[in-house]
Parts: sequence; structure tokens; C-alpha cells
Amino acid sequence: MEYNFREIEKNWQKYWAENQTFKADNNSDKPKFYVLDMFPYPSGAGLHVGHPLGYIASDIYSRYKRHKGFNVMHPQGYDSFGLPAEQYAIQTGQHPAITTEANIKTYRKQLDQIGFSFDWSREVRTSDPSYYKWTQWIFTQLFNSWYNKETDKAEDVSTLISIFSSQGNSKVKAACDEDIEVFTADDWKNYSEEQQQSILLKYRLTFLSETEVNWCPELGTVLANDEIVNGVSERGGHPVVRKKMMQWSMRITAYAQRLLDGLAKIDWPQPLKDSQTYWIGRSEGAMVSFDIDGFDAKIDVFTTRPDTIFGVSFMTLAPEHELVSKITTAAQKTAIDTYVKATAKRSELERMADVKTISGVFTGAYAKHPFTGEKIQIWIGDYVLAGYGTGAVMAVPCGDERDYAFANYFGLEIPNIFEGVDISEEACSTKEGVKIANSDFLNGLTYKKAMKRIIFEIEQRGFGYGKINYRLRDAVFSRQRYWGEPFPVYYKNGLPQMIDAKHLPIILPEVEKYLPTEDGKPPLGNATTWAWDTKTNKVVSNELINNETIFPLELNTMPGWAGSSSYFNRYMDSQNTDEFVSKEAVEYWQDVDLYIGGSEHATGHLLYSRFWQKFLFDKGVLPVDEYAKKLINQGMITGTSAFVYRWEFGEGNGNDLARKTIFVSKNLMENIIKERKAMGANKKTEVIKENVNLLSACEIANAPKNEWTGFTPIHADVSFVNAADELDIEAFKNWRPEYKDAEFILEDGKYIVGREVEKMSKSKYNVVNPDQICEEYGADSLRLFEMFLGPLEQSKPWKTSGISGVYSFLKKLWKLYIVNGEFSVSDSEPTKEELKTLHKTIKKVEEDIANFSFNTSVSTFMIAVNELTALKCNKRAILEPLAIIIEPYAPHIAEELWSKLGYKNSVSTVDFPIFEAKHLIESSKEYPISFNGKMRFKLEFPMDMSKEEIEKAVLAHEKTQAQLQGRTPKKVIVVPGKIVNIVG
RNA sequence: GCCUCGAUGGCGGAAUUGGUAGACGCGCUGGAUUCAAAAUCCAGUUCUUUCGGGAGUGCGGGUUCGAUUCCCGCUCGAGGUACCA
Repeated sequence: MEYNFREIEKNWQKYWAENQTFKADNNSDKPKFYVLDMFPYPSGAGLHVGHPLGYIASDIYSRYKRHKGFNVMHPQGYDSFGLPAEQYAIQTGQHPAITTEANIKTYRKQLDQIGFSFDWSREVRTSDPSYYKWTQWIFTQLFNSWYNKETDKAEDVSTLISIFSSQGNSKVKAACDEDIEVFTADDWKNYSEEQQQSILLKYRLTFLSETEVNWCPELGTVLANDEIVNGVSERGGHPVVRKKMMQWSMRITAYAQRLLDGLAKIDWPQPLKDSQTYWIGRSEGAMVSFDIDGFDAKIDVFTTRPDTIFGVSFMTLAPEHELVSKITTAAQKTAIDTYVKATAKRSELERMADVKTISGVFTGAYAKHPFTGEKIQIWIGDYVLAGYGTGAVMAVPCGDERDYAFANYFGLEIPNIFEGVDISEEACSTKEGVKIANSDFLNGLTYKKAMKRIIFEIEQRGFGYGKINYRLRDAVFSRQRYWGEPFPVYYKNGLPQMIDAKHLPIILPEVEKYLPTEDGKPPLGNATTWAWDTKTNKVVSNELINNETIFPLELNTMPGWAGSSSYFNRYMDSQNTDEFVSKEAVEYWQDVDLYIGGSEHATGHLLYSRFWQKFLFDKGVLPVDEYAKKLINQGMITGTSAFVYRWEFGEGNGNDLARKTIFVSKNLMENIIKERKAMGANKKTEVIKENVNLLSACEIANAPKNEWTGFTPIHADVSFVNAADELDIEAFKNWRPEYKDAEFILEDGKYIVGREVEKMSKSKYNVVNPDQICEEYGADSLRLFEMFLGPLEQSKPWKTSGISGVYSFLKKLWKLYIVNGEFSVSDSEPTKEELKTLHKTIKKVEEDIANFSFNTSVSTFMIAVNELTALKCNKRAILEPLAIIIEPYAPHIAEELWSKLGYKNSVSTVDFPIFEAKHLIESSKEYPISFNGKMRFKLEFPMDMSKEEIEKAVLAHEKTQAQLQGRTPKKVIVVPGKIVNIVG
């Protein structure tokens, strides 16, 4: 009976599936425990070794919790709407649904072979109509809600309507658009239906508005801020420009403060909380209005330092500010226009690249200081952003670096309002401990007191008020894509109308092609059956549109984060066709106890989902307003890329094409570079040829240009490279047609590749998938190995070289139970030492699981098995509990051993062995004896020996005397049970 | 620039409240077994050494009887963020 993992793993995976071992009930006497993984996007590349890392960790935790008596839910599903399937569809014409289905099949097969304890009966797929029905439903709920700042929660729009019709909107405190005019109850009643609707739209939690968006022309869609990396699209790296478009938005800003406050009560990693805090960007300050000299207009500014208002010496507007054209004087008009145009042309990327350059133009207009009445120059400058605050700043050069630099550059005045601070070199932006001067009633006050006083004065005199500002923007919710959730929206007289919840889902229509239409409409513009019949409540042909009973449907689709923003709640009751989640289910499961996933979702998914949770909590759908008590970010597994080095010749003219492609082995390449350096950079290839004596193998001597320019590293697929970094040349040649006839210059008959650690990615050809390891070593080995790589939360390079260690550990474990091919376990009493090993292991493993330190538990198991092997232990009293504690990590072998021990049930729900401290009590301790903190030797003493006796015994020892070499110790420190330290 | 995290043998990493630095595994070296190989087992493996010992956790200081661990100041690396008034 060998350890035949192939058979064992296949059998148990079948057993679990057939017996639905891991199906969780929605009611149980046991306490609940909900373990969640971030569900994967099923990409065509399949699962790579980075995916299972988090899944294995969560699976270990789930299995452990089952042993501890919990009713554990560990669901899995697919975030199956998304760009890659759509782009594939554009290229090939294949429907994204087909691609997605095929990819899901692959994923499922790959997941199944790793032996996860997922409850597949709860599976969700975001692209499945039965699922996105509820995404659409949440959208309609948001549309029908407004945010009441008075009660600090979302309420039904009907409550807003009744306030409007009884008292108008002047007393309503809502999170809403800023351009709302005040109206009375009578006004409201006299408004037309359309007028009322367009007013309500400004209050709804999801609303349509003309917003400046990040438009990616290449992808033909709008992108969210978190989908842009370094000024280009995250997917594909295409340029992004600013553009005004009519878009659906989500009023996430209504929840800014609650999203901030909620962080305090969840156990999430601090860096993640920090980035959300920064993203929300709360700052306290004041809104101040400045009159403009000679105009009936005001400039509103937001400032966090109203206490420095007496230091204002000019104002700066964003070039896009609406007042710019109005107030600019004739003399300055040309300069201003040129500047505004130049700024508009610069891309975000360019603006970012040179933040140091100072630029701006004087408008010729002046504002009036609200306190002193002094005239203040109004400038424009691109360091002021239109999108933040009011797009205008009051410049206090003595207190703000950017204002200081601006004033310095243009020779503007820099009045000092800080007592005893030198501002001749730089601005003073420290708040604490600096007293205000030259500031009328603020003189002598420190920051906090001055803030209070100035806000009081500003409010008293009526030119402003204290305000809290957030960096967080409302989230754009429209995408010009095909493969996403359609909106349950049709348009009547240009105003959006919700389709009633009972008619959902609105199913994604079929289209001829997946590109935007020729007149620039989104892909759904290609659909011919995409109109809403309000009589039959059905989607009908576009030809029937009469704008009376049949209307056009929305052409945008929802963004990627829509489907993932509440999927964890849907898992609780995923098969429910009547409700998003039933009361019973959600009351039982409440929230996620442990959520594991990558940190890249910090300001995307993890913020949006908290927003939706709070909203659905307000609506009474969910019982808690934070959905995940604890979150762990698993670290990224980096890949080890392989490089081949192409020798480059000539200056890229046509002749080069005729020449052969030559790859030089790594060390040779390095030698050649070294030689070339030694000879001077401009030597002819001929010279190199003689010296390196390589080129005779190639035909390049015949090439028209012999000058060579260097080496280009090219990614080679890691599957062509073995552990010794040798390239499989034939495989590489067959990889791409252009390499078919390539020449390889070898060293010692081999081609050695270069190695570099990079993010695991398809484009870097360094992706390793788990299938091969499962095939060669088994799922239990893969599970142990991924955990053994290092701390879960740390990023670490993938190297398979260590896998033999965990594999031979499993074989050793097997041999404890099966000796010489025979199952052989004795019922005799275990020895003290055997019990000690067992209980030491139980204790350590439980501590490790609590700390998510799975790598150290694997070592602990190895130590235990090594010790038990040395003790030749085959006692049932030891081996039974051992099988249980190892089950979360290596479930297949554990099940097999458990059944060999004579049990018919699955080991997965057996109680975890109880740790008993009595087995670890020692009667003596081997004390390290150190001198000045350095351990020199050890002495064994009984545990109950007193401090004094130990000191005496140590000092009397010959080794101590030898160490001291006649000196008298100054001090002796004895820590009973720990250490002895002699100073001298 | 700012925020966050990190730096320990040839490699991945361990050391949970300050108390024996390098657990466990890989790799490497030697040996056993074998006709041979695989597999398995045993011994060794931080550096240095005159074999007594000495040094050592990115660098420089500090606190302490004692620091990988705490404090101060740097260097380097990874990730995030982008003029936020």
C-alpha cells in the first residue's frame, strides 16, 4: 500500500461531491461561520498558482472551523462579466457568454482538483440573468432613494416628494446635486411631471448627469478613477482623456462619513484602511466667498486654513473655472485664452509628468478681501484643479508651498502672518505651535483657537461657513460596453424611467457585433430588439418605438464592480427567485466572518461594496452595515520570468530583416558586453568576432552592416526552461514563427536564460498553473507547498524547487500508519514523549491558524512527523488526533487515513482534539548561560530550583570560571525558567 | 513628494509579551543501500578561526543585565497615490 495520491485524491473528491459534505444549511444549532474568497474573473488563461493561495488559506480556516463545531459556509462563484471576453468577442465574433462558459468549466475543473471545501450549491455568476436580476434590483432601489442628512440614512423618494409638496425644498438637508434651486410647496405642485422628475433626479442615489469622465477612445468607454493606472487604462494601457458625457452616477459621497467611521469597527489590514481613508479624503475647513471688484459675482473657495485668511495676497482659479471668461479684462484676454487652450490640450499624463513647472496668467480682475477690503489679484493656474473643492483657491503664500512658489515665480507679495517665523526661504505649513500675527482679531492665537474664531467670524459676517470637504467623488456607473449588466431603464421624453422590479431581469440583448455603433453609440445600439413596451412589460423590437407606450431602452451597461458589490449577501440565499436574500437566511448568516483576497481592490470593490451594504442596511434589507468583520490580504505570488537575449545589429534599416535572429546565452552575453566595454563601444563586429570567437557559427559576417547595437532581452515562456535555467531550444523555436530559424549561441552546449522576478502575468510568459503540480505531486502537496512558501500576507516568488520537501513529508506521514505496505496501528498506551509531541503540535497549530500563520503550521507538522517517526510511534491514541489536525491542510490523505483507522464517516466534521497542557510540563530546564548577553554554554537545572541556588551552581561551575578568567562578575541575572546572564 | 509595507545563511523563511538567532524545508557536501539509477536512510552545512574562540539579523546611534524585537536618524527595495487648497 503505497501513498497513491492520484487514486486517493480522486476518490475523496468524488465522495465529497456525492455526499455534499460541505453543503451548509441556512439553519443549524451550531454557531455560524462565513468564510469568503474574492470570486475570480474566469479568464481564458485559466487559474494560475496565485489564485489558490488565498483559497487554500480560507479553506484551511473553513475546515478548521468545522472541526471546532461551526456551521461553516464557504461559497465560491464567478465574476463573469468583463472586458477580456468582450474583446475576444470583438476579434472573433464569438459570443462572450460562450467564452465565459468555457472558461468557467476550466476554472471549475482546476478548483475541483485542489480539493476545496466549497459549497457549490450556492454558486453565483454575475453574468447569469438569475443573478444580475438582483444587481438591477439594487440599482432600482438606489434610484428610488435619496439621502436624508437629518436622519443620516437613505430614505424612499416618496418621503421626499411628500416634503416637497407640503413645504418645498428649502428645509431639506440632502446629499444632492449642487445646482438645485429653492422652491416652495406651491411651486412644486405647479411643476410639470417632467420638471418634477428632473428635480428628483438631482436627489436620487443613482442619477443621470452630465459629468466630466475619463474617456478612453481606444476602448470606446468611460473608466473609473481606479481603472486608470499612471494616466492610462489599466487594461491595455490606452490613453485616457477628460470628456463631458451624460452618465449614470452613484451618490457614494452621501456615505463618505459613514464609510470613514465604519473602518473603526472592522478588523481589516491597516494599510488598506489607510488607503480608503486617503481615498475618501476628509478635510475640515471653511467655504469663503470673495466679491469680485466690478462684477456681480463671487468666487467661492474651500480652504482648510481659514485661519490664515489675512495672509491672502492673490487668488488662483483653475483654467476651466466658469468665471474665467467673464472676469478677464480686455488687456489680458489673449494671454488668458492662450493659457486656457494650452492647458486643455495637455493630457493628464503630461500634467503629472511636470508638476514642478510653475505656470499661470493674471486675469486683470481683482477680488475684495472679505475682512480688510483690500484688492487682490485674480490669477489662473493649472496647479488648481477644477475637480476638487470649488476649483478656486485663496492663495496664502506664506503658509502654502504651492502658493509660495507661485508668488515667488510671478513676483507677487508674500505677507508674513506668523509670529517669529522666517519665511524668506520657504512657506510655513506647520499648524501646531505657530502663533498668528498681522491678522487683526486672530493675532496671538494658535491654530486650533484661530480656526474656531475665524469660522465664527466668517459665519457671523455672512461670507462663508465651516465645511467638511471630501476628496471622494461620486462614482460613474455607466460603461459603453456589451458584456455587462443592462440597466433596467427606458427613456420617456429624455427622462429615465425605472422598470418595475417585478419585470426583472432585463436580459442582455443579442447584437450583430460588439463594437460601438457607427454614430458612436454604445454596443447595445446595435441591438434591434431593445425597446420597452409599457403595456406588455416586455422587451420588444426597436421598430415599435412610438414614445407613447413603447420607449427606447438604456444603451449603457453597468461597470465591472456592479456585480461584485453585494455578491456575498446573495451567497446566503443564492437560489431564491423571489428575494435578493430571505430574512431568515440573512438573519442567520448576518455577515462575513473572514474575507480573504488581494489588496488591489482596496479603493475599488472594497469601497463600493461597503457603500452598497450601508445602503441596503438603511433600506432594511440587511441587518448589518459592515459586511466583513475581518479581512486578510493575501500577498501576490510573483513569477520568475525567463529571458533570452537577442543580438541586435545595424540601425534598424531594411537589410536587418534578411539577417538571422541570433540569441546569445546569458553568461556569454554578459562577457561580450564586458569585452566590448573594454575595447571601446564603437568596435566593429569583426573585432568582437575574433575576440569572442563566436560569430563564425552565424552568417552575420555577410550582413551589410556589421555594427551591433546591443542585446534585447525577450521573455521566453517559463515552461521552456528547466530548474537549471536551461532553455528547451526546440520548444522555443516552435513557439513563434519568427524564431523558427533563429540561431542560438550556446555555452557548454546549453542555452542559459536570464531570470527576473516579476508579477505573474500572461504577457510576461511567467505564469505557472497548478495543474502540473497536482498531476505530479498531488493536491495535498500543492496545498501544503503554497502555504509553506511564506507568510500569507507577504508577496513571494514562485519557485517549485521546494515542493519535494512537502511531498516527502506526506510520504513520511503515510508511513506512520502504513508500515511495509500494511496498515498497522496499535492500541497500546502512548508514551509521555509521544503525547508531548501530539499536544505540542495541537497547541502550535491552533495558535497558527488564529494568526493566519499557515507556513509555520506546516513546519510544525513536519517536526511532529519527524519526532513520531524517530519514536517509531504507531499508537492509535496519537495517530487518530494527528489525522484530524492535519485534515484542514491535507484533506485527502487525512480522509484516507481516517477510513483506514476504521471510520465510515468523513474526518471533516470530527471534533478537533483538545489540547492538554499537562503533557507539556517539564521537570527540568536547560538554561542558556550567557555572558554580557551572549550565550556561551548550557546547564540543566530542575524547574523548581530557586534563583539563589541557580546562581550559586552556575558561578561554581568550571565553565563559568573559564569564561570569567579570574574576573569577579559585577552582576548575575537569573530569570527562572528562561535564562542566566552574567555581567562582568 | 506623500502614505504603507519590508530588509535575517547559497535560497524560501523561523524566532507570538525584549531572554539560546538561523526552527522547518530546499540546495549543497560526505556516507549507507543498489549491478546501476530512482526512492529511502544517516551525518554535516551562518561566516571566520591559530580549534581556545571570535563576529554576526540593511547602515549609524540610543535605551537595557540582555535588542532580529523598543526608540532616534539614514540607506535600499516593493506596493499604493498624484499639485486635494
